[in-house]
Amino acid sequence: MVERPELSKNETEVARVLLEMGTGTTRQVFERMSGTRRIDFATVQTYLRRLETKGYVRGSNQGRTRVYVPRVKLTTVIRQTVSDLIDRLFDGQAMPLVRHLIEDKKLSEDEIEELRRLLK
Amino acid sequence: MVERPELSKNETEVARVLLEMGTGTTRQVFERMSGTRRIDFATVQTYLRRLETKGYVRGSNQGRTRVYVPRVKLTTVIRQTVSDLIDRLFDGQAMPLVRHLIEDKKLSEDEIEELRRLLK
DNA sequence: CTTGACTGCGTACGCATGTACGTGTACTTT
DNA sequence: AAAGTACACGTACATGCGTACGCAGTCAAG
Repeated sequence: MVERPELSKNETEVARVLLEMGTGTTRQVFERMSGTRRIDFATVQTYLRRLETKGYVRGSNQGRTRVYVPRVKLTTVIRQTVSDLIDRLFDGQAMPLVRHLIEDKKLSEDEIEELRRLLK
Repeated sequence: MVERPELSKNETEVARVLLEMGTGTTRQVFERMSGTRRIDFATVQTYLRRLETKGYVRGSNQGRTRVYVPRVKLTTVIRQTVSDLIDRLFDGQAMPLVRHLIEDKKLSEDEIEELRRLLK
């Protein structure tokens, strides 16, 4: 498992978007993101390039269009990000975070129900 | 509720430590932190100064010692940090994170039990 | 008083990050 | 063919961040 530089918050977000798509062009990632946040096309380009430099994705040119494919699993990125947060905020214990989520970010009744089921 | 600049990861950690203590001198925060991580006293000083600049703590001089007291609640810091992560990684949905935590970071049997109780 | 330990505060400094412009080139529409 | 449109890629640049040095002052120990 190669050592990869950490991702910044924005980079993480771009990575997530791409990894969810499985594969995508700069524009596709941009489109997907600009639905939610305000962000410039060129900025997305830069993030994708940086993700490539950091070894998280691989870019290639299909014709004159740049296409990016993941080199890591989304789960991995999530696990790393979440672990980091848990270390800094909860002394490495996952449980306090779960508790926080349940108590603070109120889940819907349905979700609570789903959770109960999950726990069996 | 005043607008405060975001905290970096390290700043967040220092903030958490201080907020848990309720109040503390530079040295106290340093001691507490150097138990876990390797960090320089001067570096902690800088973080506390930055936390003050950003409005998260208030510093005053008791004699020649600088004492810091919180200006925000720990819960607030946690909520903000966690929200940010949820936005970037889970489209703002708390549930997927909870699921991740349960499936990936295996909680102990006791904790699962506690969770079940929590959900009633 | 002198020496050493500790600290506040200013300052530094290189790399990361957020954000984007400009140029050259290829594709599309007149 | 000419003009407009889109994109890759190089480049930029201010600010943030991690990390710490050094000076000047203070307190404790001798």
